[in-house]
Amino acid sequence: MGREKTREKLLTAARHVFVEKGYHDAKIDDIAARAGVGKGTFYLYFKDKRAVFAELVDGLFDKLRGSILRVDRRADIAAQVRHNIRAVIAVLLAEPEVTRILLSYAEGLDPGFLKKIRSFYDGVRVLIEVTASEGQKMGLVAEGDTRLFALWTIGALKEVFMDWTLHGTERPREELVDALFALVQHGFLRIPESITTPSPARKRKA
Amino acid sequence: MGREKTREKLLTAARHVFVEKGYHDAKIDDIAARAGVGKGTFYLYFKDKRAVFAELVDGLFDKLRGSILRVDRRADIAAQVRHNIRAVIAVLLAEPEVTRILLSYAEGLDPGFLKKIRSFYDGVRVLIEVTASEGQKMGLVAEGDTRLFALWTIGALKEVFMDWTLHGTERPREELVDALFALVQHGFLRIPESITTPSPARKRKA
Amino acid sequence: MGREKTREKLLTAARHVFVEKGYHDAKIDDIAARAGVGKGTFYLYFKDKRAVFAELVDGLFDKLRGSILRVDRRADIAAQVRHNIRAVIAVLLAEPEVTRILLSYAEGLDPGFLKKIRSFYDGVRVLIEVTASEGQKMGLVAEGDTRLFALWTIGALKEVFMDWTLHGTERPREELVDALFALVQHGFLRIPESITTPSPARKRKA
Amino acid sequence: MGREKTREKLLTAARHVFVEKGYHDAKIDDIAARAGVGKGTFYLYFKDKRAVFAELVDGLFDKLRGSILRVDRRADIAAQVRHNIRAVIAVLLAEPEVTRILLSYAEGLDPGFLKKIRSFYDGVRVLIEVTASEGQKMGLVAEGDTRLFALWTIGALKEVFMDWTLHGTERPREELVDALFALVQHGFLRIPESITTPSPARKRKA
DNA sequence: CATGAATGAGCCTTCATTCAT
DNA sequence: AATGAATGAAGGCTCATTCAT
Repeated sequence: MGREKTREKLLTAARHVFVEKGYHDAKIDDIAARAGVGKGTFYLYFKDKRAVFAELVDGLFDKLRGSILRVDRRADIAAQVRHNIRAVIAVLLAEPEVTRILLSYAEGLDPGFLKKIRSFYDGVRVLIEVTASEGQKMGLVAEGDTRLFALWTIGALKEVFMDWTLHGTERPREELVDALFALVQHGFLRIPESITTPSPARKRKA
Repeated sequence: MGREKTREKLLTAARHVFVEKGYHDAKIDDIAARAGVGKGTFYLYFKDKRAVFAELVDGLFDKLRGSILRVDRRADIAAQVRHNIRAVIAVLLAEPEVTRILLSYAEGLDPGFLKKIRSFYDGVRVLIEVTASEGQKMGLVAEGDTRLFALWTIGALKEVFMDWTLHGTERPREELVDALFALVQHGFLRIPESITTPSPARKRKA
Repeated sequence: MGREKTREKLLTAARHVFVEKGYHDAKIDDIAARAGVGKGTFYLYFKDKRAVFAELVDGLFDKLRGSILRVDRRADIAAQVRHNIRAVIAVLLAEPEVTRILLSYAEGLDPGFLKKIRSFYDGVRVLIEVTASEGQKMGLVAEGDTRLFALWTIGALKEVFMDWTLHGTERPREELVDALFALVQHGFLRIPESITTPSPARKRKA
Repeated sequence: MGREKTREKLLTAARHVFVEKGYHDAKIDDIAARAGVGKGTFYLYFKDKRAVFAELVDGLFDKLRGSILRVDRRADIAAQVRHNIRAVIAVLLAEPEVTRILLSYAEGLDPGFLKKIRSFYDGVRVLIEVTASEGQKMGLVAEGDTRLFALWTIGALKEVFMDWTLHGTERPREELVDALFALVQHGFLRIPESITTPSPARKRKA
């Protein structure tokens, strides 16, 4: 049938099943059935349930990493931050199912796998921390614990994103970008008014 | 042996086992053994596995609800906000194991159970939203989407708390309170400097 | 139902099923069903299929070892040899099912388990070798390679025993003893006629 | 590729795989891979897994049958017996892997297949019995149960051969022939010293 | 009240065999 | 002829839950 095609079908099926039933309640049977192949076929492409899941998450990991651009201090900071937020959102929304799982992967669910997810978040956190530190030296980021800034951002991103996908998906995506940018801006960005791209959404104090 | 005492022992045992192994890997056997009772005894006190878990979470729910005081507009707002944060932290830290599970309970883990957790968070969110709305009318809270403010707060609280318990637990608890208060304050509180309890941590440029 | 009793029932059932279907075709279901218990019950008593089988074989091993008496050079040699043969036969016939499996356990069947069986036979062989060596010093055993003598004995014992249990089981057991004694006697024993217990069966040369 | 050649490659591959992993753990995949052909190709040449195995064993059967010469009473008996032993050994050593499996094929491994093996051994046994009976009439074989003589021979042959191939394969092959001839000679042959080919190994006290 | 032996539905995984290409 | 992707029956094992004592 085409090796790659079957693999793709299984991957897609797994994505849906994991979201619908959750990792633990997802049966290999469900995935195979949804992919329209026999149960045994699954094992031709993946070692086990963990493996498909890992592949799904890894894919998102990679895309996320790839989507984030290092902020260039000489150009419009706000625009770049907004761009990064927009890029991240785009990646996450492109694979909402995996994102849902990734964003809400539970403590104590699967100790072995949890480590990988934690290391991802650690990576993201450190990336934000470093960026914030640089920003502090340039006076673009408020003084304070950069780890905290990073945690705020990640936590809020998770929560807002989950809320967004759980309810009203009909709102324009840019609103989501605005919401997250607003947090960052209010929380710790100190961008000189002059070079800030005016936020089309809400403005502080006015 | 004392009906209540056995029940308590089972609850405590369950708490530990759930934390150590995670909900899915926790066996009734483990819980009963740790409680020092027979496996059958477990079922004399709890309908099933989900029931113990639910009870543990419910307990935390209730304590959390009970710990949050409605903000009184006539008194020191900042102090009250700080107090609420401190109270929430206190409850969460009193049962860090259950908290970890609760804060990170995953999508799709147990569809039925998830609903309960979501409704809890919805409750918290609405509570914050309402409070924020009132604050906006009094000029104490920045203009903007209060739902967003609530989501920020919840998300950041989760993330910071998880980070806190995962790493360096030796730092003074007040630091955690400060960190969260800082977010709220920077994020959307607009408390006149004059009546703000001075944050020992960082201050906005003002 | 009585812990020991169930265990015994399972052991007996396993013995029969293993003989009827062979190790590989014996299903846990078969064993449990034959024992009149649920499938899960099996796993309360045995780690896995290998474990029951091992227990069955170990039991026979031990009984065999226990049945063989060291030959006392001062007493009637032939009588003692006959006694040992008779004792071994008795043990083997007491558990014909396990014996059948043990005697014919195949090369290349289960590499891990094979080692244990081989070591058993090695033990038996060495035991015979040592005894034969002593016999040689006393002039009771023919000169020659004692390892060979041992191998003859074991090989012939296996073959004759298998034949015996496969066909005509109605013949008196003493005949089997005679047959094996005859081999040993013809093969390498050199017992002075004077102290030989006359074999009731066949005699050399006549 | 040459029909026969592929078949031969599969047969050889099967021989090796069966020996390395044992019949049950040998996968068709392994055999095909080792033969350097696709899995499907296997089924173009053999009906199923059992068929290859059967063919391997059958081949050995045939060669064995072909190697045994009817003893001619008028010529040197001992020489002929030795010749037969030597011929059998030669065949067995030519395919030691299959031999190991054949010699130790277990009860209950594969009921259908077992029958074939048993009938082979029965054939061999009867052949020996008949020959021995004739020998008895000529005074060349000791009185006694010829079936027993045959069983001894077969059993000892198996055991000695297995031991030989398992340990020290570096010894000269003639030693193995000697060892087995010694058993036959000691066990039941009554060849007048004058016409006995002198055994280079051990001699009965006579 | 307490116990723990018994249960069996359920799921993962393997692998001989088929068949479209 | 050759291939190897696809299949699905089959079986080992787990564990929440029940119930006789």
